[in-house]
Amino acid sequence: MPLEPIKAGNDAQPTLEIIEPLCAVFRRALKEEGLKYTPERAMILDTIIAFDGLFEADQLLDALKEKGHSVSKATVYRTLKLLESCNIIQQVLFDRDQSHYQLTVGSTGNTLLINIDSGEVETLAVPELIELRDKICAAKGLKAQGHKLQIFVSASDA
Amino acid sequence: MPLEPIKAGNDAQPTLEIIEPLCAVFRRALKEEGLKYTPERAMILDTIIAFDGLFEADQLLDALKEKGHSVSKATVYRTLKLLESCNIIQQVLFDRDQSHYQLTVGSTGNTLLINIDSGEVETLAVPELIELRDKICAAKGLKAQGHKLQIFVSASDA
DNA sequence: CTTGGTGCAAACATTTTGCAGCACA
DNA sequence: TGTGCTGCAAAATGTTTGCACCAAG
Repeated sequence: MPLEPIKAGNDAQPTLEIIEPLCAVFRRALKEEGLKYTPERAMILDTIIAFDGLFEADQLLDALKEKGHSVSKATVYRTLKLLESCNIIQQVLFDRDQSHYQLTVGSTGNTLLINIDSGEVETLAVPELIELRDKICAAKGLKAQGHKLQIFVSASDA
Repeated sequence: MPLEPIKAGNDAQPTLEIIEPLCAVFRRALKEEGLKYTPERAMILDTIIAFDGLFEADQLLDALKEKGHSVSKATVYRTLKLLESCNIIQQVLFDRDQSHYQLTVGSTGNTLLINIDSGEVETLAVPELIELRDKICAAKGLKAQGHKLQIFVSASDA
């Protein structure tokens, strides 16, 4: 059930100013499907926005617990799927054991620099990659709908 | 326990001619670690080579079963880890439910075209991507150790 | 012979689902 | 006030592990 997609701006840093619009997008998407905007869903989205980057379901659960609004695992997973289906977040896989997610809008891009020493992950936007991607697809008579690039890095002197 | 890495040629298609060298690489890597080259391990590697591309643990199990040499799930998973640790195969993640793997040597590249309609996956090599990747890393004072690109595509007329 | 390997089944971790009661629209 | 939502606990899925027996070197 793909809900209402939203245009993905990819230069803006996630800031408080996007909380309101994103909430609104979510409410609208829910309403259009006859679904309800519950406090749990609102809290989950707020918490995700506050992450300002990549997160795991587990971290989200912990963060909610710390805030005093503990939400059940089931609801968190259900809401993640919902947010994904309306393109507010997207799943990112680079680790078999855990699904990672990031905000679609306000995320800095779909290229990940994964430091294989420290485990740190940085997201960034690479406009050239979109050109390259589209060129590859065009050459095959296909149309690119999205992409994910993961670069595994280590300190330069390693 | 990273075993003996092998140089990754990436233009060659996997063909029968690489079976012998790869087996040899595997045997040598095992011997260096004091591990044994068992019939199960040999069959698993042969079956992987015959796949000529991407595969899942499940497919591998089925293929082995069909061949009449049924190998246990446990052994398959253990061998996959072993093959990964000596760089004969590498894990590819683009689906939460299942780990995919591909041959390192003889695989056509680490760019995946994933058809979101049919589920078909094609691997290819994109040399420009390596330049781009290295440029990005250099700009940040990091060193790229590897990368994975997934492009989600659909038919051009969609 | 000695050490590591295999198969089985049980254990695991993450995610999903069924259900009874609760709450938004 | 009715449908959808929540939490719980149980199920499901893919992968890992413990163990007793087996086999490569």
